[in-house]
Amino acid sequence: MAMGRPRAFDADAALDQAMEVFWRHGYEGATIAQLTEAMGINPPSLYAAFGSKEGLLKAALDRYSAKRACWMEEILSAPTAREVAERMLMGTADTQTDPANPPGCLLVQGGLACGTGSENVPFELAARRAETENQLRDRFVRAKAEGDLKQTADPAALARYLSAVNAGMGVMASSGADREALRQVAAVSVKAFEEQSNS
Amino acid sequence: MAMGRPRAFDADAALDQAMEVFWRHGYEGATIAQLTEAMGINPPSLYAAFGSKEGLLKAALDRYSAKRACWMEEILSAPTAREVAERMLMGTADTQTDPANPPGCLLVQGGLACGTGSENVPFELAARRAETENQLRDRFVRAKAEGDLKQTADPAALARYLSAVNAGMGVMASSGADREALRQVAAVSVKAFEEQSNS
DNA sequence: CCACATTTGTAGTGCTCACTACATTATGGA
DNA sequence: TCCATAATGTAGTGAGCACTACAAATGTGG
Repeated sequence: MAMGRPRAFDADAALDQAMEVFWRHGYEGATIAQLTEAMGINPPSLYAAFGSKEGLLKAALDRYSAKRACWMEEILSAPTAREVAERMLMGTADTQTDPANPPGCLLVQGGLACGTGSENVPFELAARRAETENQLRDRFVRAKAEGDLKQTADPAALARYLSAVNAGMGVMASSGADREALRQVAAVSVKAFEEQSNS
Repeated sequence: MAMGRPRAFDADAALDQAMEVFWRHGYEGATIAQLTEAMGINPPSLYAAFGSKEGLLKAALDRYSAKRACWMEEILSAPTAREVAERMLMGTADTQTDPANPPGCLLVQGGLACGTGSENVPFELAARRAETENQLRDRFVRAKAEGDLKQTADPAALARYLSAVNAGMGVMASSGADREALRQVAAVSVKAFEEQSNS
């Protein structure tokens, strides 16, 4: 049977461009015109490949998550809970102020509150944030079992805390905080972990 | 001379309703139709009183800030820096999950990233957040002078930290975190202050 | 009671939005 | 070579957006 005309653009490269537009303007602030221009394609190609604006966002988020996965692996491989926290927050300070990306975090800026009809966008972003939090919690459960965290420590609470600080840094970065300011926040945050660690 | 027909609605009550719509849907997600319906007025009344959608947001933010002012006064009157932090974050945990309001924080949900033409909305919100941060910083400068904080403590960094955690809690609350979860975050966060406190 | 100033409700305005119809072009298989 | 299939570029589509023209309504000062 026939195979049809082949796609003339690289879907991953196009998704990277779309990701940046969503990152900079949020889901609702990003227009199809801006997206197609950044992706270098026309609307029909976008809809053929991704179905809808929301479908495009999900595809961009999948790619964002995939890119982040190896980064998280390295963080979680740190020997102690304290070091996991430090790598995580210091890494966040760097990436959220990296001029190669828009400032802040896509999972926060993308849209915390949306208009009627886009209610699942905040949901979708929250689910991705929760994924990171769960990874952290599992890591801290292990840290507690290994005696790295005190027996009184609550791994879920610590993961939530780290996740909250991470999101908070995203808010700060989105409003122009520089790398040094974010590193200060990270440094103070990590102190809360020393209280929960053995030695 | 003549004074014209008097306004038939209470501007402050209308602003409270508008505040809630912006809070729940964000600036861009809120439509004039939703706003006018919630405020119980028609578009011409809205534009006569507030000039534009952005003008309405600013007026709502002014009212939000005014309401928050006395709350902040009480927080800042706490005897120690540690207690300032605790009151602040515990209070945030409560208000951001108060069923009387939409979940989260208006200054965060309102819009971190906006579309072309609304660039100053994120700016405006950031300015209001910075106000709180400055109040905290001033309070911590005093705490340091009073010997309540260690001489090695950085008041600006601590204020930034508290501001970041506050924003992070807003992100969590917006995605459905319950009061207990936020209180856990607050409790962990406060531990970072004990490191910086004398005795 | 009357001119005047301002608000109100009705009913739109132009514009931009996400999305698509359609003819064309480019491939693989028979 | 010719058909089936699918992507592309052009040029829109209806819907919903922020905002407003206009006339009726409602108050004040003289």
